[in-house]
Amino acid sequence: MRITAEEKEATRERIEGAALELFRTRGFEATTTRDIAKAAQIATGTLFNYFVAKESIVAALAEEGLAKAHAAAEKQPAAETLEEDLFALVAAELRQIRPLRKFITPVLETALCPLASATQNGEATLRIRHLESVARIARAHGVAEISPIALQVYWSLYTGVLAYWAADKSPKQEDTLALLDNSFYMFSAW
Amino acid sequence: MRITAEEKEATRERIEGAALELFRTRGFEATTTRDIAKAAQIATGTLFNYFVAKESIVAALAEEGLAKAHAAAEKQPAAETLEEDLFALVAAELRQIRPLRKFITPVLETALCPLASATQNGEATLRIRHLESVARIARAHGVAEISPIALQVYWSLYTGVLAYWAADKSPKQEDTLALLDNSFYMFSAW
DNA sequence: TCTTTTTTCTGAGCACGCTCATTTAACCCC
DNA sequence: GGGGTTAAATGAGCGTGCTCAGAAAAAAGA
Repeated sequence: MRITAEEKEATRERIEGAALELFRTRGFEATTTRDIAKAAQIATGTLFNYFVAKESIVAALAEEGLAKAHAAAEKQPAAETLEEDLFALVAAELRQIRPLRKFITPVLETALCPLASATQNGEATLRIRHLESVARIARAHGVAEISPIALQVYWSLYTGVLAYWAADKSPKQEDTLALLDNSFYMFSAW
Repeated sequence: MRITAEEKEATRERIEGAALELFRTRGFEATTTRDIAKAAQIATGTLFNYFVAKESIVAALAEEGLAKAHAAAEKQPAAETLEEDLFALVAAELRQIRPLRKFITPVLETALCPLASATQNGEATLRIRHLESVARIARAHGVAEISPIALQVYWSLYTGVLAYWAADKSPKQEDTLALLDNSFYMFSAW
């Protein structure tokens, strides 16, 4: 049973689409992997040929959104200050992954928080990708390199913003933007 | 079947003791609730009369250690600067919960990170307790009140430190202390 | 002492995420 | 076309955290 790359990609997208729809309507916990598989017209086992775990589906959706935000940020000309560009980067990220807000917590827990320092199991892509964008922006502002410890402090602030955002109850999550603003202002002033 | 408060407390402690031992030797994931129940000489169902979830056992252990640290900090005379006292508080916390370091991640995920803002389900005790201690220390340094947003920024830094600590590979977690130092220095300078 | 009430304990059982032996089917070679 | 090889799909089944109807036992009432 040899299957073309296009067919595999199509299946993958069917899974992601079905999962997104179910997560949105029923929530992450209430959606079973059996539900997703049925909606994507595959067997339960097949689902795990495409994604190693239920959370990985959300992670994949997030990664796609974040990649868009990073690409957009790369094309943008540099602003006046470093923190302005960092703010714009994260704001763009949040805009892109907005549909996932309600059920992104499991991803935050596994992919972002615990990888405090190292690459762990190779699933640190979200962290690495983001920090690459940050480093690029910093270079554009004449900052050659950020010390590991400063990066770690940045990471605390960034994950704090994401965690807050995921639970933000203000109408258009404007509280998150205020937190983001304060966090990055403090960071750049340092 | 009415049971004295002492007996219930004894059972609770037997569970906590058994769980701590098993988590330490086998790890959190590899220890089943059946294992814990058996080691504590109760039925599986009874375990959940005492703790609503497996993670809650770790949370209870952590809460006890943190309470000790807070009590100790309260007795301590105020140091020169605010950040010194905050540093001392968190350092004392980490010392107290050190035995839990290897398997505390599930608690960080549920009890600390997601409760970005509000009380959620009443399980925000860890957050509230810590911030109470912080507020007390701040008052001792003449800071009457910390704005909600500053508190949230503080919380980002604090949880960042804990997450880093849980995965810190440096011999005596001295990297965590460096991160803590930098985080709080930046925060107070702000 | 014997019911009745109340509280706690119990473990079979459920639903879930995930696995893995088996089946299915595309491709290759003759 | 037919046999062989290999990649992918399948779904019964496993182990887990947790539940809940019923049993057990202590206290209260008579």
